[in-house]
Amino acid sequence: MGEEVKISEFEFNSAEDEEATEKANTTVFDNEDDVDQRVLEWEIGLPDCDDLTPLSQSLIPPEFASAFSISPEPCRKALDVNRASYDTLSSIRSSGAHFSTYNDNKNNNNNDICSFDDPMVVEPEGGGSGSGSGSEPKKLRKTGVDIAEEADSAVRTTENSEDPSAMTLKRQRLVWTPQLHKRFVDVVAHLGIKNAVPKTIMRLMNVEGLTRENVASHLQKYRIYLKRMQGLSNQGPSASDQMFASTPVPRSLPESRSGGGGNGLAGGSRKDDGHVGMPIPMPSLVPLAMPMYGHMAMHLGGYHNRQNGYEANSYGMQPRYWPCGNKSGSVVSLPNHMPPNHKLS
DNA sequence: AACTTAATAT
DNA sequence: TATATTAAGT
Repeated sequence: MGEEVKISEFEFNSAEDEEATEKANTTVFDNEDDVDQRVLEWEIGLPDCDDLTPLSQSLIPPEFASAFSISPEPCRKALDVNRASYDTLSSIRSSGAHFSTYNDNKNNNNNDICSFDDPMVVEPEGGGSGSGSGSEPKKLRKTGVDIAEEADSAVRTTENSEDPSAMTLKRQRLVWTPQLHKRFVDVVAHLGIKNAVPKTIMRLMNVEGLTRENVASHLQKYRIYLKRMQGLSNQGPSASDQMFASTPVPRSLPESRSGGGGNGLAGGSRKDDGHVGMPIPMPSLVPLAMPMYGHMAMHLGGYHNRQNGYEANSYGMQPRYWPCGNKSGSVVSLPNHMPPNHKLS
């Protein structure tokens, strides 16, 4: 159906060919409109109703069902799906079990585009901070607009006064899974460190529900890590930063970022999003062809990779980095289905 | 308004 | 401990 939409347009070329890489870098992220345009094209390429198995249709052929003594599935409707998601959520919560859907088919390095899934979120612990069902307290004095808009636009997309799953995931603590972190690093690398600012990173990561604050916080830590690594140029990363250590580190650091506030890059030049001043030369930075994420939204329920209509979603890989091992607070995979960024502002 | 950093809170 | 939030500066 959408096969006319050429994926190659979105792709970054292999770092072997630096010219091509540079060209790609300059062409792919000309400006925000360009990104939006590509998202639009991506959306056009989404399967339409004809491509999707209707909820009313059983996934298991009747012969199979009877051969394996599988009781016939009841007819599902959208509401059932939502409720199932909600139930899953609840049971995970009450059991306190960790639940993760990693999909890292052992090729951790080959940055294949299929290996993303599931930004996870942790329920805030303790009853303290205005949790419960109606938690909307502090917000007021904040810049409010940004955060609320970003987070909410993702949620509200499917929320129509019902959809319990959307209600359940208010503001929860984001878990930076290796996959999510990798996407982060990829984006930072491609932006070049100069341009890698929270908002831009957030947009290019294209992860629904991810806020600028999420990114800023992570970026802050990431920079500290990079700085440390630069200082100790020779030795490997310490055991404490497994997460960061698991990803290639861009060589160049922001020039003379010697403390103090931001460099002058802040407000003024937000147009030149993706323009990387220098081509990214190091294969280690972006080892292979790196399709950027414009055509693939990651959202809180897993992300859809639309080549072949195959949705990558495998379960069972352990979180090996940043094991988020604390018992307090369950890790959940958010169940609601959201259309990929409809509105990239 | 967005960014950075440090400090602090959860 | 990892992440969020706040504060104060650019």
